[in-house]
Amino acid sequence: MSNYQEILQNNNLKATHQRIAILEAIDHAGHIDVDKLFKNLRKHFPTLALGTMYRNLSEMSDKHILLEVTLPGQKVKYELKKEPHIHLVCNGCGKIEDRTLDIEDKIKECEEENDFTVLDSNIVFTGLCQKCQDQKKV
Amino acid sequence: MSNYQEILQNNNLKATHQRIAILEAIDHAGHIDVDKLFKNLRKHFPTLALGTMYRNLSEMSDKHILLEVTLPGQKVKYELKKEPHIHLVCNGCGKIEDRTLDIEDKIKECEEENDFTVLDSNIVFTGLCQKCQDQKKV
DNA sequence: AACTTAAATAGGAATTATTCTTATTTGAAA
DNA sequence: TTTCAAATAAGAATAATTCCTATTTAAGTT
Repeated sequence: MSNYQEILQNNNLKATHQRIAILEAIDHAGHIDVDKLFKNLRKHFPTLALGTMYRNLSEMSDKHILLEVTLPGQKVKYELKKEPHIHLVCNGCGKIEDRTLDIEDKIKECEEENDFTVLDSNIVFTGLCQKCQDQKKV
Repeated sequence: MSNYQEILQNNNLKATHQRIAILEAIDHAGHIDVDKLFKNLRKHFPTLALGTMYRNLSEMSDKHILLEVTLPGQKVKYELKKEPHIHLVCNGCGKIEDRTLDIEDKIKECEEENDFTVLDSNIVFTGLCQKCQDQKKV
């Protein structure tokens, strides 16, 4: 039983070929938007309907199998929900990378100062990755 | 000379009635999406075209007069660019609040660990505001 | 205060994105 | 294998966004 099949069934979703293919493609891409995902999948799955994509992306996001990554001025991207992490987005090459950063202390601080219970966090740092820093120096 | 007029002219944009009205409405609302903004503005500005809205929101975001606030599963919202701040989003009432949180140390940590130059940060904490915490207790 | 003109707008068409509908297919439980 | 609720494909319908162009306007100049 594939990992994806298990994930789906644990969430009361039938493990259809379409869903598994979507999860595989997202996992492989890391972060990918609806269009690119659809084009990729269509190559090996010519009957896949766009409606099926939208429906499943939405359902699987609702069930927290997927995570929507929203960045200003960009299309929504999807990633597999894994360990909590932040996103580093390079202004140069556009790459999105997952990184861990311990922010428990900041969350606590924020909760105390604002009388707010933090249940989830979403952190994006934009800037320049190593490669793009180096290119600027040349 | 109104503040908005000045902001626009500093960015080489003509201070049109439309733009000033858009800025006023966003400032008043705090965070607002295209639809709500358009409906609000139309009341007092019946000829305003939707295309004008989109064009200006996009231009003013490009010029960093506005900031796009993107949250998963929600329409893009716009806010006036002011001091850096994080967003607290309540799962109960949906309200978005601006708060300051010093994360310089975390940014430095992240830069060193990942050889990444951070130029901007975007932090959203979702959870429960005071009101909605209290309601859950009752 | 009128003149000039590049920039901006209104209005609507065109395009793109997303959701909805329904007949057919399929995963998986019995 | 049979059964059937759930899911899909295909395409229509709707919603969101961009594009086009004739007209208007902000603001600099006389």
